[in-house]
Amino acid sequence: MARRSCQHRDEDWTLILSDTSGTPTDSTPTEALYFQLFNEIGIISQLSSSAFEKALPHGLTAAQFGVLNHCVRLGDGQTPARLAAAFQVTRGTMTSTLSRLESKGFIRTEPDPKDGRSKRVYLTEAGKTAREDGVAAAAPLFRDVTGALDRAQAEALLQPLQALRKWLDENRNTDFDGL
Amino acid sequence: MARRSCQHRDEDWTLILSDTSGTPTDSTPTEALYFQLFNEIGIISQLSSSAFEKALPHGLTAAQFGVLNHCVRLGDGQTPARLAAAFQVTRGTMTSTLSRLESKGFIRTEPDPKDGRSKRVYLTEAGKTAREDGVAAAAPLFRDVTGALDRAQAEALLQPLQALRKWLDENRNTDFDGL
DNA sequence: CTTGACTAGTTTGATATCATACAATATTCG
DNA sequence: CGAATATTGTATGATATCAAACTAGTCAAG
Repeated sequence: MARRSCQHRDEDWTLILSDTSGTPTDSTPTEALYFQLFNEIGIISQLSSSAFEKALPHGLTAAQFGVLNHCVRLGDGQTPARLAAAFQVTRGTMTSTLSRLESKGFIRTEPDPKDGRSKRVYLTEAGKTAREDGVAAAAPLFRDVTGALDRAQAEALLQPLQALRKWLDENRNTDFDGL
Repeated sequence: MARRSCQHRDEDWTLILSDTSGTPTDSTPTEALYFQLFNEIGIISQLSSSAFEKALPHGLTAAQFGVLNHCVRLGDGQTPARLAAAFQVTRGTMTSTLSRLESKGFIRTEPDPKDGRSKRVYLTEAGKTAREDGVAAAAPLFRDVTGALDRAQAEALLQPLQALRKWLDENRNTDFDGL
């Protein structure tokens, strides 16, 4: 009973497996629990990134801002492959995001002098400014969230979520190369 | 991010705001904490739905499976608008997902006799079977996750995440809350 | 009844994302 | 050296998703 926004939320996952077999076993409620957990996570992801993108200036998407921010924080001159690995998206996805950032004049690329296959990605001045603007626009959102979850609760959540993320990351079908 | 999901992972959010102001205040680390929290959530959402879709048969996507599952659990004959609300996607998104399900022969639609604007969505036999197959294919994934997070940990995570989701859901149309 | 406002569903145009396939360059090894 | 293999970036075709514009049906006031 909610309204719009993003993906598939809906408490349904809760019971996805609850009605599969006539004979409830030990594993059935466990599966339902994890379905529900991943469903909540999916909903939160959708709602938060949706709100984030609405706040971002210059028509920046979360993916685009992420790249700008990464370049500011960890430095210019990385290759698309490295960026794709950092964000854990395919290289094709990164190609697309970088091309949009380049269209907007927020990055520029140069061929890698040491490797004929590679490029290097550099921020432009406009890109640095856009990133600053994005940070300023997003900050209030995160401050408000404190109303839903205080610092202590957020910190308590972080540890197990990181463990879960790490596990998922290591156990995925090594489709694209790590790093 | 989801993807499927979609998003940007990378521990960057951790420090997104850490280097914004020259004078660190109390709020700065708090913002960074929440950035990191939402980042982890985004990553998990992406990785889990990606793994889920890889396991699903019949070329079903998570969105498509969700609709089939919803119809099995909560009953046939709902309108697209109701489904869109249940999954919290736009009606346009639901139109798209339903049309694909209809192409695959998993649902059929009929005009609503009481309201000339509406349709009713019904599962076909093939749709019911596909949903069963999907449940069977997905179940092992969720059992495996136990290795990363045991039942007790998952349950402990669920409560605060539900609270966070609820807060985000309630505060999303207010103009400056978003997150 | 006619008008105005609201709802249902669709369409279009953008993005992100994935999988797959491909060309060009690098690397490894027999 | 030269062939097999690996990696880089790109292109293509699907899907999901949103926002916004649009058509059509419903409903409440006058």
